Amino acid sequence: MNLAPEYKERLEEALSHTGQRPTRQREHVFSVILEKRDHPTADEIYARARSGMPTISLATVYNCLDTLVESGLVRQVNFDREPTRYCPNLTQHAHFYCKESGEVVDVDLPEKVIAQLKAALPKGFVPQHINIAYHGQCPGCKDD
Amino acid sequence: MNLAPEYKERLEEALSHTGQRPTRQREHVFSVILEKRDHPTADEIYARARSGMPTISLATVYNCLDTLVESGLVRQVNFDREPTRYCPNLTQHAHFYCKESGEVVDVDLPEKVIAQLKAALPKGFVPQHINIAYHGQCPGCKDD
DNA sequence: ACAAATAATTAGAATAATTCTAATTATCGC
DNA sequence: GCGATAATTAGAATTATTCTAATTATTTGT
Repeated sequence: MNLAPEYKERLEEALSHTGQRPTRQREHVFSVILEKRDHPTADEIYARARSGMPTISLATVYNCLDTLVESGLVRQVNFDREPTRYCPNLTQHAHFYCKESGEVVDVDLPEKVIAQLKAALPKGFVPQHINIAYHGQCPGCKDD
Repeated sequence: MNLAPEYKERLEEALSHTGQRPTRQREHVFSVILEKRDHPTADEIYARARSGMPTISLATVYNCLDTLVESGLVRQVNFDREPTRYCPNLTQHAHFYCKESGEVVDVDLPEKVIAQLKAALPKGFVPQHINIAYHGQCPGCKDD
């Protein structure tokens, strides 16, 4: 699995900001996340990463994921008491989690809604990020 | 610690719906959560519960919490990679999590915003619950 | 290009939150 | 009060994640 030059450049750019090195492992983990945008867990990313790089360790996958999150290339997504998932979609968006199939779907939010969410905060609270997670049934599971 | 009759009734009512029994432990854990509405973790609830009921076990605290959540008397609140917290505020509301002080504050949301969040979903998605978590700085930490 | 300095990776141990297990105890319906 | 069923308990087990110390890779200055 190879990282498209466009993303490779973005990765190197982002890492250089914090004095971090672009390594084969970081590139590879980034490419795995970009390849199939299905919100995998660290374990799933580890499994996929190993097919292209059999010697990569789980600790490194965690390290790379932390680095990618810190440098703003990847977002963490959490659902109640479940392992953390990772998402390369950087636009402000929400997630729908289907309790039956376990599927996770990106939900785009109108700017207006985000503005109103920020406006709902009492004075003095400064939000850096808003996490929005819908829990329910997706179209495929609705009629069971 | 004693549960106000009003809440005791609500608990018994809610449990009876699913054929579950009102026990001393369930009452006690519920009262602990109602007493100080600061979004405690299971461990914190365990510590507080033991002061009034020294023999209660951590497993029971977890069991009671699960029961209370299932019967709709308490909500689970989760922040990235942090232990689950519990909240007796049943109105649809959001949470603000301060990264510096660790404080968690309830944020009331206008009906309109919630309606718009539901409207933002693609066709066929049925939400049972929407989890909204702000991450940032609270007024006390803003100027550090 | 080479050596020294620094950062990243690795395997495996450690930790923290939560869940499970099997035995005991409490509660409910009669 | 008695039997049936559900809940509690202590401790072991599990799961996701983080830590540790040794090895390896990358960068920087020459």
